[in-house]
Amino acid sequence: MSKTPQAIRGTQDIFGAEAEAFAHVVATFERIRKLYRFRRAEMPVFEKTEVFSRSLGETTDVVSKEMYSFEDRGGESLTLRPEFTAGIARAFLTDGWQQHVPLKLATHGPLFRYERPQKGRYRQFHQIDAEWIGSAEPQADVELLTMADHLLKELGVADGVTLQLNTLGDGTSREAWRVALIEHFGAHRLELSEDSQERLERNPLRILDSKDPRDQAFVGDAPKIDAFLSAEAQDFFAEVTSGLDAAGVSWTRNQALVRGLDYYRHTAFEFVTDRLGAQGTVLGGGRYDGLMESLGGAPTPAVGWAAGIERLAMLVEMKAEDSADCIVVVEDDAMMAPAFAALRKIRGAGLSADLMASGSPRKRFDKAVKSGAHSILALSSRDGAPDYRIKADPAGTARLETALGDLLATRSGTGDA
RNA sequence: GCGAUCGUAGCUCAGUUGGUUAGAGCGCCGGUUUGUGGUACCGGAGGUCGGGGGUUCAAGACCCCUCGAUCGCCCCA
Repeated sequence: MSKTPQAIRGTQDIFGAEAEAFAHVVATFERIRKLYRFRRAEMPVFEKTEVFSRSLGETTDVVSKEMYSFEDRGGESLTLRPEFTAGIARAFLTDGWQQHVPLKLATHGPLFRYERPQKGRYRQFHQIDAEWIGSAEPQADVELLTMADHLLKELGVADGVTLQLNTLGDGTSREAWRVALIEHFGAHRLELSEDSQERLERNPLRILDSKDPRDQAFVGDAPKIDAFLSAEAQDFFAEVTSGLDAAGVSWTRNQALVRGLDYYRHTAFEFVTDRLGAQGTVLGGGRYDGLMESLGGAPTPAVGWAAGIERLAMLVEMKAEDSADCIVVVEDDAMMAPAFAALRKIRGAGLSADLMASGSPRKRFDKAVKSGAHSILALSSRDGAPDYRIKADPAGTARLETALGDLLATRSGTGDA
């Protein structure tokens, strides 16, 4: 006997009530996405590595140390998708989806990131995703955020979740702000945390949401993006916020909210909860007007968001799996054939049904009762003649008898559920 | 990549300062009781104590390494 191989670190096998919660999140997303007229898309789970390295930015953590990359047999570097947006952008460019612009897309599936697993964070994880490509208007941002808000409310997880909103301005606003931040924090370089001294080089915006008290001393009087916004960028953000107010979506401004990936411009947002430990972000996204160009396409404005299915599933009220509408108990193995016939009829009538026909015949009925089945059909023999009994409430008994028709004629008793 | 805690039957766990054949509950299998039924009782299967090395007369307990889990940091959904 050889040893059983272990599952890969950071992967999960989802089962039972957890799997039901997972499926519930996906089903709810599918329903809402149709309400908002987003079209389904499916992309490959792996792409040429450059799809991600060019669009996310070489210096981002995702690209520099978290990608699952490998060479295929032809020696080409491929990568398991760490996010959806880059792959969607590639498909948009290579498949001629420009003709559908403005294009509203929805997808969901597995993503891969080589990270240390912890609560609500896995190496293979799953997201739902919505993108609106080819619309430069703030109405796209408003609609997308309204849909996200709607989804969270439908899932019943909106309590304790707040929408934090910020703008990063257009390209020139963002760059001017970035320079000012480097200047501001650079003046205190040695007083910053080691992490932030590093951030100063790689991603100075990130210092703003540092948790280190040494950094927070300088965050308060750091330059604000508002001071660098062009008139157009200010107008854009104002239209987004007034649109949200009109749609009844509540939000709070968070000037320290930035995005980790290079392609974001203008609107940035996160729906945040305090119920998931260190993994507070439940849904996040923003506008990425610069992305298509980085992949060699024509400038194409776009907005999108993604949400972790595992994180949402953890917030959803755990629902137990449904118990069977009916369990058919075979108390005498001679009754196996009629049991199969009865099951087919019961299921044909739209009732979920299970068969209980193994183990000690005397204990089968008890096991059916214990399972919480709504009704039980017991098949046995009495003095050599077939016999059946139903245990259910009157309505359940009637439903069962209708389903069975004249299949079973001889019965000796009923009982209340 | 860094830190902390943890890893004993299918599941939840107990196992005293290292000391005989490693336990319980639940679940599973079989039987008895009950007999129209979610009861009670009896019995059974199932563990290389995550893996490897070391200390010791003796290790599930102590030390080292390794794998994994959990919770943080970094980063992110």
